Amino acid sequence: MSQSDTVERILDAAEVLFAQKGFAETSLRAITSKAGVNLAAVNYHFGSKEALIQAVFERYLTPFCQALDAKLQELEQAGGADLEKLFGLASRLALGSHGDEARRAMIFFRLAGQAYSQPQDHLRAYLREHYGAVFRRFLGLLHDTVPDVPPLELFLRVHFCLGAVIFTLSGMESLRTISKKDFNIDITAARITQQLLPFVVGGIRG
Amino acid sequence: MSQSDTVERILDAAEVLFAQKGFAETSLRAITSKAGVNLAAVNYHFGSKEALIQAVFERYLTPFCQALDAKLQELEQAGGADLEKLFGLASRLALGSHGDEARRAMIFFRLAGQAYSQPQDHLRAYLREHYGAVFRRFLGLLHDTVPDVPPLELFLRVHFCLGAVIFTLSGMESLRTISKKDFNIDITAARITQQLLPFVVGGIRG
DNA sequence: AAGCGTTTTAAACATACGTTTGGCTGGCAC
DNA sequence: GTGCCAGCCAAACGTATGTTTAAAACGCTT
Repeated sequence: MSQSDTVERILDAAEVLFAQKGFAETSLRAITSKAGVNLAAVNYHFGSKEALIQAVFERYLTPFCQALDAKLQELEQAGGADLEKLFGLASRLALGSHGDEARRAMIFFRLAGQAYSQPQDHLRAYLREHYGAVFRRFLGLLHDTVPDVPPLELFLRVHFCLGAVIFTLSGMESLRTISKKDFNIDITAARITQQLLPFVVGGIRG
Repeated sequence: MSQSDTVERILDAAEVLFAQKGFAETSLRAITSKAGVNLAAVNYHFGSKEALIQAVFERYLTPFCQALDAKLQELEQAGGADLEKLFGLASRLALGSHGDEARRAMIFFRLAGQAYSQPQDHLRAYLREHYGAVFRRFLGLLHDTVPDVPPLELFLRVHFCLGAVIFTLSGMESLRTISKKDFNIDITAARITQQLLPFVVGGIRG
């Protein structure tokens, strides 16, 4: 057929390595080696390393945003939802239901963290262009739940939450290490994310 | 003389460039060129690029942490403080009083964001070792203001706040761009950080 | 089985990087 | 003035990177 699973193998390897080491620190040789494909395959199938980075995000984000958008449209037609429902939905959709999904979600949040702190301008522009609509729909529904908060302020607060979530999930490993060292408590990743939801809800309310 | 200002010039240039482009993406050639010094000066004065990264953090963090620690000790002897005072103090100390300090603080928060999302393990270990004590002192005072919150939970919430702050301040530029584009409001950086404080306080309370 | 477009491969290419080298410079002690 | 040594400099070194090339292998149609 027209395409083997080479493309998927590359994306799988790149996703993990980018999350572990960052974009610049991950070489195409490391990716292709882990994927078990030839070095030239990346440039053949994707065109460039930059395009590969975008492809990694696209493969993860497109299904997620489609699912989220569908759910949000349902809520819109149902006449809205409350704060907990809204963030609970986003959280469930982002973190998944079973362990495998959660692990992949964590990988992706590490990626998101890198995308934000590193100056991947092309990526930021790409994300904004492709997934801005879903974000605005979410913001609209959110506004109905706290109508007393001005839109711009609400936008900022959502951004604050995003920061807390991305920062937390992308640094999960060291958080657990510190918890064990300083508090002698073997906390699970699930428990940490669980603590995140009320924090976020409270923060939005202000 | 025993030392010209070469060291400071390198640190100044490195600080800005690392914040703009990230550690891996910033070459020593770019740094020395911007600083107007010879390429070999970095390895001569600092030993390696890694050591330069640490030095950049140290120059900023050591005075800040000393000042913070002193203020915290004062508060301890005064019998504690409330939540707003505590975070207000940290905020004032971190963001400075006048515009120049605020600008430099923003640069540093971008650095902090990079340090967290990129796998600079040596840096994380270094920061933890050198500045962990101040952080624990802050956590102790904080605990007295919300004694009903268990220590580990409090630690997590502080970490959430840290995420919101770093994420926000390191992405300040794009935040202002979005604000102008989507809301047609020309928001200042000061106003954004101002919104941050109540969010943080509310989040800690839960 | 022959032909053809697609995919894979090994090898090379050009470039950029961090680091090291060996010599030059200038000011201070004697 | 002489010797000295920290600081500076241009140049080179070895290596790793993203990308390109040209040929080989493959799979499908005819």
